[in-house]
Amino acid sequence: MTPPARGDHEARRRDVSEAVWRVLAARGFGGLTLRAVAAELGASTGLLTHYFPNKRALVAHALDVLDRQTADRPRPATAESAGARGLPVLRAALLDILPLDGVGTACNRIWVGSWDAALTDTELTAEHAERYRRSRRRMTELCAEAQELGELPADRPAADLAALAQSFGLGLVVQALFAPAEFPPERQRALLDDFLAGLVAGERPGPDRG
Amino acid sequence: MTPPARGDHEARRRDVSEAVWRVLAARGFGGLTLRAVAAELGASTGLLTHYFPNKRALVAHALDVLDRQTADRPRPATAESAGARGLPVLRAALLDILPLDGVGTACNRIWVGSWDAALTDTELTAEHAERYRRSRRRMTELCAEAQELGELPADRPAADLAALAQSFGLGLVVQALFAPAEFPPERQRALLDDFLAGLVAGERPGPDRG
DNA sequence: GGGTACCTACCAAACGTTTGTTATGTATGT
DNA sequence: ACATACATAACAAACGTTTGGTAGGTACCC
Repeated sequence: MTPPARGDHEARRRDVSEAVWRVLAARGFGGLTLRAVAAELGASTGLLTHYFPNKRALVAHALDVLDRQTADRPRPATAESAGARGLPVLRAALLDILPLDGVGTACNRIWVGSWDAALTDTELTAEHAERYRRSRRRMTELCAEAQELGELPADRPAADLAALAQSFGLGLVVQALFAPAEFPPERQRALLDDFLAGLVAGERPGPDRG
Repeated sequence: MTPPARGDHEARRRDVSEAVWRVLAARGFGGLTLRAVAAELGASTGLLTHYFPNKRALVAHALDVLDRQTADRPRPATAESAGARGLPVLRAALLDILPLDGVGTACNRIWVGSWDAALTDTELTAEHAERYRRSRRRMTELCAEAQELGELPADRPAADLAALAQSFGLGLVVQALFAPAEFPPERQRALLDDFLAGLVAGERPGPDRG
């Protein structure tokens, strides 16, 4: 029982957050209790309150770390397209979102599960909105790049193309979580390519009056 | 305080469900308690237990009624396209999903909020999966119809087009809920039309290696 | 070097509240 | 009289949080 070397306060907080993720992935936000987290960690609830002032802070930190880690982790699809520009990078970014393996499924399950609380709690709403706004901004850059390269039609704002892409990605995540058998990884990839083909080909028709 | 005429047992259960919806829309599933529902109804928890054996049944019934009502209600966009076939009907079906007004926003907030519990609870998972499967099947019919009419390319299975459409719809709902200012009704409609333009134009390129 | 003081890191237990559920009582229509 | 339709009140369980205490490390003084 070596006490985890003095001074690694932040590391211990990450340990706690990982326990939170495990509980979250297994039982959802409705089943997230301090006792469950403590048990998952093999510790007491006193430990949790030692590192976090209250439950809200505990959850907020866990989500924050998960978000940051998801953004920073070596993403296979993105890595594969390293150095590339435009459309392939957009494709890679979307691929890295989808629940194509166990880890991706668990993460997405947590995020989808967080939406209930996030739509209720004002602070969480702001944090989530900011997260998706940031993601959309990044995709907007990629779309603009693809437009410059002539890979995407330039008759629509890049921001709209990004909103289309993120909508598609989020929605596919939800459907895949609920019906994994109908949305195996190959099909998710195929659907993504179908969607991108539409983006590429989709010239907007002129305005027509009913 | 006239007691609500004898014999309308089912009507009273719907009253209860409406109170559940109101609490759900305001406080989410995390804030759904029997006491909150009773207060919203101006009654006691005893009333709730008189009509429902337990909380699970209460929630399940509320979601069930909401689902059925959503499917049966006079949907403005669908009504407008009455008698039409193919693409316009698909467009109408998607329009009727989006949070374009207060009611649509409240309903969608409830559904999105239900996903946490639905991904945890086995029975709820099955019910939700079935709901989205049914919706996809309906959209598949519409896509097939549009294909026959030559409005959509026939080189992809209608089921895939339907999965694309539903993904886009669900994802746009989520984004609009979190950032209503960035996704006002006009933009949601515009994005939907952009998406549909892509579906129409998107011919699949031949398979390519490496 | 030994004593004292003080810190961090935790555990175990308890606190008061809120939860879903159950039991009991009461009015009312038939 | 009898079932229905509730209110009221109590229930045990579970919740987030607080408290009191211990073990061990560090720092300083003598």
